[in-house]
Amino acid sequence: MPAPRVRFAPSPTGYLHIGGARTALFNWLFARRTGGTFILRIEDTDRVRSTESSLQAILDGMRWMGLDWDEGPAVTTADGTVIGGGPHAPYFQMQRLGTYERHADALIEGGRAYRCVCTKAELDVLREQAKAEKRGFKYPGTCRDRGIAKGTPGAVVRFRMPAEGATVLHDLVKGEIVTQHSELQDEVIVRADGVPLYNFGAVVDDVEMGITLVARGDDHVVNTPRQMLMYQALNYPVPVFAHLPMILGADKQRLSKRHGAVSVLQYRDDGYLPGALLNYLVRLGWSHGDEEIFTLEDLKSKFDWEHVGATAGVFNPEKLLWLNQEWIKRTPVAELSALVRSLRDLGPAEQLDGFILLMKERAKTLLDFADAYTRLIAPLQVEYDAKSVAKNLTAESKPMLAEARALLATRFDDGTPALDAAFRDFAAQKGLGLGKVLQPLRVATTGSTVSPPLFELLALVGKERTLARLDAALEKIA
RNA sequence: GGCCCUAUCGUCUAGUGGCCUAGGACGGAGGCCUCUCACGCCUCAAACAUGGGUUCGAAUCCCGUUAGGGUCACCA
Repeated sequence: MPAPRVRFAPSPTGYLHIGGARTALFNWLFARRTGGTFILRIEDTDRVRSTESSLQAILDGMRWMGLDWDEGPAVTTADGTVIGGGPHAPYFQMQRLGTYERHADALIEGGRAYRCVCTKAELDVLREQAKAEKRGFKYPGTCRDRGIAKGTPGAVVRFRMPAEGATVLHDLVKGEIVTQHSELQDEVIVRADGVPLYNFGAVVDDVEMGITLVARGDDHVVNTPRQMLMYQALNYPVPVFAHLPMILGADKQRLSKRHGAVSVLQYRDDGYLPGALLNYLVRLGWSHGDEEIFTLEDLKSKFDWEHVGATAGVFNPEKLLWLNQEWIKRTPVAELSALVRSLRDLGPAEQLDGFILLMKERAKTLLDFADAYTRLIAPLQVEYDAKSVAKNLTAESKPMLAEARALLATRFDDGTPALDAAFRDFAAQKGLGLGKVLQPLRVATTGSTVSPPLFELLALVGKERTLARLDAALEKIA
């Protein structure tokens, strides 16, 4: 059995969204699992909606997620290596028009397709009529046997669908789906200007590129029998199909912009780790017993089609956020630090690594690190939260804080454990619980009642700043 | 509307005829730990859409109903 060849074939008409990313992921996983080839093909035949910026967004999104392609558009990565290219270049459909023409001509030659000069306007009238009479519309076959010659102005190419029989699809996730040929109609496969339509372009390229398995969204199931007929007409073995269920919003409607972030790159900008997003996406519709956390490396050996579910899944941002936190906990500080710096300009931020270590179990996104650093470490003077101040920086606590300042001033450089011990003694002497001492101190030095462990945090802030903040707080109480 | 797909806790799912008084995870509630927060740990609430079959036995197989979704282009 030849090595599998699979493809992800987006059209550059928008950003790479969550659904597309999952389709790409499952294809990539299958290729990596089986030692097959993962091909990226750009289906840019919708010239009105295709844009260069969409293409860039798709390429960037793929690379951010770490889904590298073995064949496809050539891209030079940051370290100078080139990914993509390949024996079937170009991987852009608009650059492959000659190929579609050749196959269309062969189909016409063999009687499997024909040229047609019916105009869209004429057909639309019939379509309207049918609709008014509540009938289904099918192309009446006006040009079917007219033998219209190549080069006839305005002639499109239609595929001749068989009138009888049925096509059976054995889908890897949906099971057996039977389609009666009577449901099909002679559809246009090539426009008058030589640009192919989706069903034909995809099939021709799959044939040319030797695709063995097609995994795509299940909104394509109805296209599949028609495409199967075309593979057969082209004398190519029909690939195996796997139709992945849709991803829905909380309202069970297909995921779209109004459900919030659906662009993969938006998640990058919002401080998500690519591994976490991928982890979430793979678990949405696939399972491996009770396991929840998967790396791409795990998946290379664990992914299978058997456990891909057949039901549409609701996108759950909360679970993604939880996974992101889990991934952050598992990512080395140095890596997190570099990512945070790539997201936000924090200046020299000498204490960033130490701060990330402190915050690692507290951050849900990378932006949490940046925001907290900007609030807790960077400024000379902190912003005071009114409620926290009202409760903790009282005239009553002022004398205690003044003493605490003195203690801090003398013992600061002894290190965190010593400081901690000193304050425990201090609290005990005063007959106070540790919290009664540390909460006012926390508010005085950080501005709020919530922070990472205080002495470890203040060690990063530094003695001078800590005391300055404390002095400012003391003054505030006056 | 025609054709097609789907149906287990709010959500993602385990389950492939007996292991199911249905398991895990997110989220929720309560508790423990604790200088606050977070982490961690413990406990709780929460589901087989519905009606018929088949079978000694059904969440699992079949049919109907209902509900969701997909698709009916010279878009992809």
